[in-house]
Amino acid sequence: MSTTKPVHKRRSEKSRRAIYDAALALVAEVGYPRTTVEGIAARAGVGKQTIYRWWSSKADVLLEAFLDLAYESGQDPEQRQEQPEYAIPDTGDLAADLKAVLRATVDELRDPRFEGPSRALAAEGVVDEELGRAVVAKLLEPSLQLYADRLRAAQDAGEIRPDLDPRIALELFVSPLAQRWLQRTAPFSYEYTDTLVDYALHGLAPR
Amino acid sequence: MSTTKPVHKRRSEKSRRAIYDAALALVAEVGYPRTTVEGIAARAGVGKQTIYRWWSSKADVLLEAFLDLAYESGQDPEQRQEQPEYAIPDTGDLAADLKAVLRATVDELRDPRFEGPSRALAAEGVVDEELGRAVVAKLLEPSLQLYADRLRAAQDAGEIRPDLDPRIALELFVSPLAQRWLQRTAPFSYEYTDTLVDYALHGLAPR
DNA sequence: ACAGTACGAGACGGTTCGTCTCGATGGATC
DNA sequence: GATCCATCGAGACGAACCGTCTCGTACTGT
Repeated sequence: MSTTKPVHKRRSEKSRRAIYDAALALVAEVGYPRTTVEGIAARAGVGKQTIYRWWSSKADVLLEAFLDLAYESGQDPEQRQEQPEYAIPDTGDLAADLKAVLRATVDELRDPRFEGPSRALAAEGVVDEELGRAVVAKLLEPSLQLYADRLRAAQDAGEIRPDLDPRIALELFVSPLAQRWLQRTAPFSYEYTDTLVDYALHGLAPR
Repeated sequence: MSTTKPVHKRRSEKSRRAIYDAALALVAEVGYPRTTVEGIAARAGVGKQTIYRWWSSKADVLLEAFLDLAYESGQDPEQRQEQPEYAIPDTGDLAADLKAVLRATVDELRDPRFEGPSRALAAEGVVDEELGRAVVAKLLEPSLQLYADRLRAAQDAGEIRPDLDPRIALELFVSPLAQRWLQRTAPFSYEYTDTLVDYALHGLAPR
């Protein structure tokens, strides 16, 4: 956990939580574009200055609120990273393990509590480079590392080719799923993720 | 071309062009979030009502302006689709053809004239489903179909497995590139796109 | 020549922005 | 327990944009 709370001792924990709750609720109810700082403040029963004092933008508030939500839900990627029980399972069958995790990801991305904020943060990150790097580093990167770890183990077990770069290899199935979700290029389903794993593992060329 | 111009005969072509130019220039200069309808109107020397009369939103204006830019540049995906000379080349060497096209895509995504508007439209589409579907249908889809066509030809030539769905197979190399660009998860380069093609064609598993 | 519509310009009320200023509150220190 | 002082809730403030509306003008097709 290291040092996560030495900030300011006079800071009101109650207000912080109320702001997180209000931000997430508003994004879920009226969508990100119609969520305003004023609205968050009013709903949280807080002065606007209290928000501007601790966060730099609407997106910044939402990023922290979402990280908090993920942490509370025990779904925080960073938590997974630090607590080995959240690593991708290794049953010895790489294909089955990947399919299971990707199916779980499909479920998670469909969870209405996560969908709104996730889309908002991803969208803002596409245009705002600084926020984008923060979103990738804090939300995406830890999860990606779990895939890299699992692929590394698969290399040791001879399940995939030893000369591959795991950080690139994982993109063959993670990125298509991400794009279908972000851009809605096509529906994503269990069947789809299973197919992706098969295609990625065995390649497009005849063998 | 079919019916693309019967709209309203009294519509001012000069204003339409001025609005496109102003929108693209402002997005390039101050970024999408700080680009306003008022700003576009002022820069184009046009009344606000003229914009609201023909378009429903800032994003809508930018989408049409960008499509126009792409068309003018002879880079319009729809144009490629209709004019066979823009199809993905088929030299009989699938890997080489894909690598060449992906390298060209890297160049295109780095073109400063395209980067700002592309990011803005992609970002808006992530959050606004209606616009997202329009962006995918008008900008992305035509290009994707070219990949599908090339993969279909590769199947006929025995270069890739006949049981694959080309629409899914193409995602193995297109989506990773898209994600690196959209989310900046890692730098994208010629070396990277070449690697993607190799990984996708030959798969991750040993053979 | 005429009629009608889109045009440029900008006024309008409404919303949200980010800053600033109140007096109140409530931990930290002695 | 008294004192201190940063943070607190509240909201006033001017600025920026929103989307609508209303002018008088200019163009376009008949």
